[in-house]
Amino acid sequence: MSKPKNSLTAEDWLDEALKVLAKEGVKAIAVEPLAKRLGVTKGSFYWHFKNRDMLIAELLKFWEAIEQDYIEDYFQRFPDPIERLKAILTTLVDDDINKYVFLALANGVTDPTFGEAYEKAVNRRLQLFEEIYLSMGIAKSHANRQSFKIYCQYFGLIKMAVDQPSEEYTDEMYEFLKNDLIQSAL
Amino acid sequence: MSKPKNSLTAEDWLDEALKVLAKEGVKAIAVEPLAKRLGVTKGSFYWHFKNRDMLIAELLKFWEAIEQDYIEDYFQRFPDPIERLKAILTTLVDDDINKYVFLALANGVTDPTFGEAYEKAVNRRLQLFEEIYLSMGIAKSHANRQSFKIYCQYFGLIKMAVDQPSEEYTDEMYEFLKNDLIQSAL
Amino acid sequence: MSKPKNSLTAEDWLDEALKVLAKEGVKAIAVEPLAKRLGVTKGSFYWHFKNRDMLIAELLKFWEAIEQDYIEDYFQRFPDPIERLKAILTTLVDDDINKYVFLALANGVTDPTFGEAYEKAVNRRLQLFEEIYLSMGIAKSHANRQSFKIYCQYFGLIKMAVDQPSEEYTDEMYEFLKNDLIQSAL
Amino acid sequence: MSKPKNSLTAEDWLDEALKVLAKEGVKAIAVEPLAKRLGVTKGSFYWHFKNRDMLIAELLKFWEAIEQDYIEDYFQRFPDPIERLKAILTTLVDDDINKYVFLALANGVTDPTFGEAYEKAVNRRLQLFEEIYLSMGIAKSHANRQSFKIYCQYFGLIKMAVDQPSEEYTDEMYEFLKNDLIQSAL
DNA sequence: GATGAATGAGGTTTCATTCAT
DNA sequence: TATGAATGAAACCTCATTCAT
Repeated sequence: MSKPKNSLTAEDWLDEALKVLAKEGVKAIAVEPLAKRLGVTKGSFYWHFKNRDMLIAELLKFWEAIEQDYIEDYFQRFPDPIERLKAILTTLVDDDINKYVFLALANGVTDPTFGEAYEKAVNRRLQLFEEIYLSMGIAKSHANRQSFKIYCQYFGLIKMAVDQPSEEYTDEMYEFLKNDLIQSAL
Repeated sequence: MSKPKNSLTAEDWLDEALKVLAKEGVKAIAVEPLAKRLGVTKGSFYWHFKNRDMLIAELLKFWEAIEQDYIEDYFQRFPDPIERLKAILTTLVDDDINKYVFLALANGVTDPTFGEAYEKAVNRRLQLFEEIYLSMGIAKSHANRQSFKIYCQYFGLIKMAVDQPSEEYTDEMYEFLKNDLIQSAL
Repeated sequence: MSKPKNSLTAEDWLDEALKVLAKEGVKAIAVEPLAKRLGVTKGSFYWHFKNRDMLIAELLKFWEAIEQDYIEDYFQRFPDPIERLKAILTTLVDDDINKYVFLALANGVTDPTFGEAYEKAVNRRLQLFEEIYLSMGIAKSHANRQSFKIYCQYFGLIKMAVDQPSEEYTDEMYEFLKNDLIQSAL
Repeated sequence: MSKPKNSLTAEDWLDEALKVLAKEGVKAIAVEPLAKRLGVTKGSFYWHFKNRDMLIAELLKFWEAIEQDYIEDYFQRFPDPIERLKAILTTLVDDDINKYVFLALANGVTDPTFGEAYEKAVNRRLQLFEEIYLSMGIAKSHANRQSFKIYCQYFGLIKMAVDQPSEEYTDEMYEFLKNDLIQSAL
């Protein structure tokens, strides 16, 4: 019933941090700049988080929860594996937050905290693809290779989409490739 | 012809910096750590380079020259486009220095100094592939797309090779995919 | 007569602060750690005390009252000065709270807030000893010196007892010295 | 031959730190205030020491070396144990640096880094006294107790000398007690 | 060519204190 | 009585850079 007018919550910080992670990468997640963006002093950060590492830990949990949520959602909404694969690939390729955060983790892989989250995110994607192939009745070893191959294509694609968005490689190109990706997944 | 034993040259710094870039990434190219590796004080760095940016600029020129060299070499040694493609892909995927430095640039893309060099390196690879397709008589627009697709696969592959070298995705897997990559390029 | 279960009183804070002072010394009396121990937020501290200095001031008054109480008690219970001296020395050397708090003040003497309380505590002890000598009929100037000397021995002893409790200087040793101290006081 | 005019050396920092330790105690040894005292910026501290802990470590080594030096000196200059004891006690009681630094360590005993140095300093003194008694032909167990007792007196005396220098306990008093201390040591 | 020393900016963390609710 | 949130000072540390020698 009471509306805290100016006060920030831990989630406000996480939201902002996620934006920063997506836009400026791992090393940009710093207490002082974040505070500046939120219009408060750096000291107040420590009300919400024990320290920078804890912010990052919670941020990664936060993002994992988001990913897990939409994965579960897709499993419920698309019982057919092919339809599900299409939907998932579309999200992975088109959803900016997803793309940017995943690539930020990939770029920051040297940092051990992020490295672990990155590894998990990679495996989430690989398993997602593999499960679909398996549910289509494809043999384990083949499914494994096939999903790895698709993963590589997907990763190269989003990396290009994010790093060189203008250029001659227009949306048209991405459209073509995304379709090709989906096609080759069948 | 006589080399003063203890004195360092700018190239000594560049050599070391390239190693660091490959092994530890963009942010590890810092004046102090580099100086420590070379056994001198950081102050001496500034005799050779105006500042860190200039070191990086020269480092990237240095690396571009290396890349250019082996590309020209391949054009001479492999007149047949298919053979050339095979050879080039093999180098791009198997040569560690090449892989690591390129990925370091890709990871450091947020840093503007690296961004430009990264873009160039990407385009070098895209053009390399496209030229081959064109020389095989394939239509421009198709060659364009095809090379882009191959590039994406290639990038995803080396990223995985470097980030998750152990795991269940063993050398065997990479071998398979590299072959597949070459195959699909034909 | 009814005590609201969850609410804290100023005395609850003082009790806790005294424990902290004895166990961890002057600098450990910090608002946040104290609040954590009491299971409340530090903000609530300021309902009870104007600021940290006021807490400390009241804490020292609190402790002085305790000291004063047992001194008066001893005067009543031991009319004979020698018996009284023995009893007092025993308390000063054996009672942990007394020893620890007094040493905490002695260690924190640089802090002006504590400095005054420390000085008072020192003088309380010196006077205590002197009074006894005087009541034994010893001349003022001699009593003065004698009490000072005993004070020094006493102080060195409790300091060692607290700082290096294990070592080869065992309880046995302290027992010997305490007896010696009492003996030499006669 | 070259005289660095304005530049400071690591020893300059140690000298200053020792003064601060003596005058203001353990917690006053802070990088920024030290820098201010020396008229330089805090950043320059890190040229000389890896970090605050290293400064402290070197400071304690520095002081131990000083103590060791004069102890050895006294052993050479005073072959007679009684004369040596007198000389040593005089230094321990009269030399301000010695007194102040030792007490600073004693006050800062809660800090583990200082705690260790304090323990060593205590043991140095105890052994010094004991050796003298032993060399006077006194039995081990008695020498042990006697030195412990003298140590306690000594400690109490310098603590008073430093904490309450004015008061009614004048230099005269200290003189008396120092003599008494020496006397009772015989 | 290089060293020793310093600067200054930027970031992390702790803590006493304030204040609206 | 207390909480949740913020402030600001003070300390720690890193690093690119400068400069006299």
